[in-house]
Amino acid sequence: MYSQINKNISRYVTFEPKELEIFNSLLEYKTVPKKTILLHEGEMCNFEAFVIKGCVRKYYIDANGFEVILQFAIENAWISDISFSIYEDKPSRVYIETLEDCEFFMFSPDSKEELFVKAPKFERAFRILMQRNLAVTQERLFYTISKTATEKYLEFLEHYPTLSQRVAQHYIASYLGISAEFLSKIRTKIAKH
Amino acid sequence: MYSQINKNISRYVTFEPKELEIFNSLLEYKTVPKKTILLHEGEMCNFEAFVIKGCVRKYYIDANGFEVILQFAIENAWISDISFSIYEDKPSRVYIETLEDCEFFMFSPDSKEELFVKAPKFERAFRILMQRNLAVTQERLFYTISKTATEKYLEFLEHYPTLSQRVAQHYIASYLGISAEFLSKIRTKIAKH
DNA sequence: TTCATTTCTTGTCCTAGTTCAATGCATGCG
DNA sequence: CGCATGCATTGAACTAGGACAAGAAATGAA
Repeated sequence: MYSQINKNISRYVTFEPKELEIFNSLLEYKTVPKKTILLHEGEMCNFEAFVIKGCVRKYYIDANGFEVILQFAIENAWISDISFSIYEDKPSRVYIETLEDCEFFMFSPDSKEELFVKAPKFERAFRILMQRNLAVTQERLFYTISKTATEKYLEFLEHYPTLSQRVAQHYIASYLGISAEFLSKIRTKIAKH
Repeated sequence: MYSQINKNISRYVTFEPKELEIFNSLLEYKTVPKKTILLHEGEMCNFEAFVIKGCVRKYYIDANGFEVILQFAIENAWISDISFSIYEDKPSRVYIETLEDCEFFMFSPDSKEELFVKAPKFERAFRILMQRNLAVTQERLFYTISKTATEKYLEFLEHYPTLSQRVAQHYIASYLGISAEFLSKIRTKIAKH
């Protein structure tokens, strides 16, 4: 049950079995049905969720009421609005919603503090996780600015090969920053080579 | 001399004078003339630089040879390509260049390791710095996707009030992801109310 | 001070992507 | 099973912003 998450957290730092045990004891297993909103705008985000199974999206709602998807998380990914709310006591501006029935390990800020006290090496692992997250976001910003819609879509397919089968097209359009109609046009053009 | 950087690093974690002394002893002071490239694409980024004075830009070059500015750093900001190169041994895809004569404190990966051993509380401070960085990048991604060029420019002016006086317009255009010509048109339109 | 180089502005034409609307297609639910 | 709601597709008209070109203004080096 814990093998997935232990593998994930050990990717850049090696832990003793004992340390992993402490880590695992601080996680809360949770199943959530699809279309459940885990975090509303204006709430404090008091969790980091590791996706064991399922698919989640994180999104903003812009001034005109349009959703902009910032992140999809599938198996073995973390999702949270860690960036602001946990450490700054600012309410979140994002929503987090399950798109499929999900299984999570939920990790609370308190548990995280406890973990860092009991096994300080985890501080490092979580810092590196954060760095990778930053790198990915930065890369996405670059793509958003400098690539055409078609290029972005092809890149998306390559990067998330399973996701285009699992989530609705208009979510992918929202992630790419284009209209659902235009994505549809791109797809028909690609299909005809 | 160290007051600026100590204030910066103490923003979310409180340190003993002794700890700050260790930190300061590991920094290297450096002055760099304007238009100097600190990091070329393909190199390893082996520093994190704290800007004491001056202005720096970090940018990608896209497939068509266009520069896309990811970040400006002015006084009291950190700049690095920390996200990839330091921890993954991957060469950097970005350039970092001074736009004005600059004073820095340079912080190397080795010094950072040494610091974390001698004063582990810094691990936490640097993790939080990273989180803020992620939050800012995420916010920018949202703006890039969901706002018009005019809105982005006005937001930029509000957020970096001094920067529009200090750097060339076409750099700002590149940061906003629009052409320099179009920014000029936006500016004349704004000027006429 | 002068000349050269870079930066900014303005105009014209062009295109990638949007908006709106209509239609057919799934799929989930009573 | 039938119906309703959401989803994808397509087309037509529109627009934000880009590309190119040429001139004006600013900066800087000698």
